[in-house]
Amino acid sequence: MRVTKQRNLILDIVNNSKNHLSAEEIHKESLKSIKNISLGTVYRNLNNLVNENLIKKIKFEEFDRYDQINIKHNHMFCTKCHKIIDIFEDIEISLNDKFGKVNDYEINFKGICNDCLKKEKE
Amino acid sequence: MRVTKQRNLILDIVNNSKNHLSAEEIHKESLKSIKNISLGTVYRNLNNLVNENLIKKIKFEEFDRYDQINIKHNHMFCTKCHKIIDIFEDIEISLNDKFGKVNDYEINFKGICNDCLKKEKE
DNA sequence: CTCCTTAATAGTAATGATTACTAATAATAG
DNA sequence: CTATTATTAGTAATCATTACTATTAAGGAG
Repeated sequence: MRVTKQRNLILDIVNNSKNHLSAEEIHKESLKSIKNISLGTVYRNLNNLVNENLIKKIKFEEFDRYDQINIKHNHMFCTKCHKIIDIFEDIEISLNDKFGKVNDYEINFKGICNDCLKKEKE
Repeated sequence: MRVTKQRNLILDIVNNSKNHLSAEEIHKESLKSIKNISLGTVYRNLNNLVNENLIKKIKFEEFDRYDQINIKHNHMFCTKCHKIIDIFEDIEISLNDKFGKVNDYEINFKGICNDCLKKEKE
């Protein structure tokens, strides 16, 4: 495995974003630094980074999004505006290893976000 | 909204399956009853049924799978054999409505299932 | 530092799950 | 039974993602 500037850039973009970027968005952002970086390179590196557990893939909508793993957190998906909201609150879950060796879990909430609730009232 | 035999059949197949079928698999199964039911019809009805909260869409892999909602349960995805396992154990989660109106949540576990663990030992 | 091996890249073509489109069909209200 | 129109079958189109290939560059050996 080689450390390339493309790989570093992509990891940097994911780690420094407050949003949950799609591959397309990450590509657009990375073009600002490397003028001819290709979309395929972005996808390949994102997959590699996910496999190395350096970032996470989020599957809510039609296309995948990517998220940093600095701080363990969960997500809420607003079914109205399709925004993904970070939930940093600690939620304990206890589960024995009855089903095999559980390595990870994620809790995906769905509902209407505060912004949309506000708009509904207006 | 009209009740068609295609719609009923598709809902039936999802509700009576122990597996988590893909649209393609549901189409294949439905062809046994309606010899010329089209894949588009299957997709359209699955989407309708999800919107009406009669079934659920599961997003783990490259393609979506569908699941019944009779009994509230969660899933574990085996990262080795890509099997989806039902977890019927009740898991309590308390969360205030700080983030908006939470309508639903799902807990997605990832790990190695018992079958794969067994194979590893051999 | 220079050369060499080969993994990674850019650019583009292909894939495949899902959606869109359209003429024909069938559900249901009157 | 008839008319209206939502739904369907069949097929074409879309689009996120992956595959392919000649070229480039990371980084180890000398």
